Amino acid sequence: MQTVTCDMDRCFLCRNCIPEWKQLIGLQKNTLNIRKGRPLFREGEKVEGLFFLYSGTVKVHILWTDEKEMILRFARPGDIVGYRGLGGDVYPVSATALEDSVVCFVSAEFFEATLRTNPSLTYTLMHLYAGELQKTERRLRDLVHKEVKSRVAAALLEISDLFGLDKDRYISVTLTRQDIASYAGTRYETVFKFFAELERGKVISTEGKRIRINKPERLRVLVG
Amino acid sequence: MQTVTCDMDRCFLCRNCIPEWKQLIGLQKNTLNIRKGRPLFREGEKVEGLFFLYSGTVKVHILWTDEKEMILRFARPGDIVGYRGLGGDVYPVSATALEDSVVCFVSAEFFEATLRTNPSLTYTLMHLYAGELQKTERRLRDLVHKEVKSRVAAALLEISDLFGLDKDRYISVTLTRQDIASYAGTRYETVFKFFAELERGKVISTEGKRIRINKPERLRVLVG
DNA sequence: CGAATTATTGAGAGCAATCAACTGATGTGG
DNA sequence: CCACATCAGTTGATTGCTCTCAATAATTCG
Repeated sequence: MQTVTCDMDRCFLCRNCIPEWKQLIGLQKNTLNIRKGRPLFREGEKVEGLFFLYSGTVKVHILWTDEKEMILRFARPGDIVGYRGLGGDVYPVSATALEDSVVCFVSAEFFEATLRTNPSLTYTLMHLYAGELQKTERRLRDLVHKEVKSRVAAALLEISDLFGLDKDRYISVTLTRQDIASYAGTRYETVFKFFAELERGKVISTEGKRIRINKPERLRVLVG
Repeated sequence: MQTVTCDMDRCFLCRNCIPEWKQLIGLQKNTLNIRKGRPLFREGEKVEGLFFLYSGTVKVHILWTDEKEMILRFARPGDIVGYRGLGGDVYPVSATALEDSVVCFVSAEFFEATLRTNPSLTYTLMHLYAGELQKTERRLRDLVHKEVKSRVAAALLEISDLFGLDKDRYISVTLTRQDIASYAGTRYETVFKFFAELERGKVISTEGKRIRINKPERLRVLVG
């Protein structure tokens, strides 16, 4: 099974990229600009295809009612969004741009056809699903056993791992407290109060790391 | 991509079975008898391979501490257990027999080799992961938004869908209240009290179905 | 038959959601 | 330029759900 490393800084399919595949994506030229706050697709809509994120940030979320949602994951440049829809007729989740984003759209038919002729891609995608499944199962456990503060703290650390820190050690992404709450499985006010505690200097230790908040919307993570 | 329907009542890989694959499994002849309560593998152990369940019931669970666990899913005859370990070095979850079970063990190396020569199998397995991911994401959402009673009720209905009902309309599996609690993400006592409510005739409506409990350990589900 | 384990039930504590009030910022019309 | 309205952000008080703990009852097992 061929697996070729490539020279891209970040490439699709978890850095296990396949040259032909990248080329095919390139040929598509279905580049779309998605405005901040706009959906890529919504839960229940007919599956059209997948989106390869070139720039921006996207949240994948699942609805409960209006006003109530759960964020399942965040996607950053190099990630694929919409693959959960494969094999089904409607998307089981929604995806919304958190910042102005550029994506490459690939139709489901084209993607399926590529899978058929490229077993290596199928294999890579299988591992992508397997990895997501493991992460989701761990979150399931944490949701049951950890209390809210720990979950918010863990969410912040996960987010800092995902997006990285800028030169001032701030998390390189702008999220609302509501987004963080939806990701940690809690309420806006609870996140707010926890942040206030952190600002007051009450340092919480989580997995050997310490978190401190500096400004609203900009989070600094200090590794202690 | 070949997908052949087969004459087995229930076959592996979600009924999308592949004849050569079944034959290979058959050639393995690594049939093992697992006693009730015994583990097939434990979280953190080195990945040896997968288990194809011929008979019995198995729970896949993830540990928090001793005494505290979360049941991720139940496996019945025809299901595969241990595939979460693929691609990693240690199992991210544990699997334990809930009844005396018969399994066919397939080593990871053998399985990986089969994947390489059988793209159709890889494709099927990919969909298996995708389906599990969707289910797990829904559970994640329910855990956040539904309250305990609803979760227990939903768990019972899921279990009845999975194992089916016998001629007396009892769920065709024996689970302890602790197992149901671990699956619904709650405590033994909470499940106990909810069951007591149901027995007292307080009928709870969930998704158009009604649940009534008759005897400890034996659950009757009445579709209303 | 007695001990040990498991089931049952009630009372209480604690945590987080909910609700509502307050604050300050921004905008709008006079 | 000010008075007022509006809205998001902030905070405290309250409620209610679920876990926890403990005490008693029942059952199993040697």
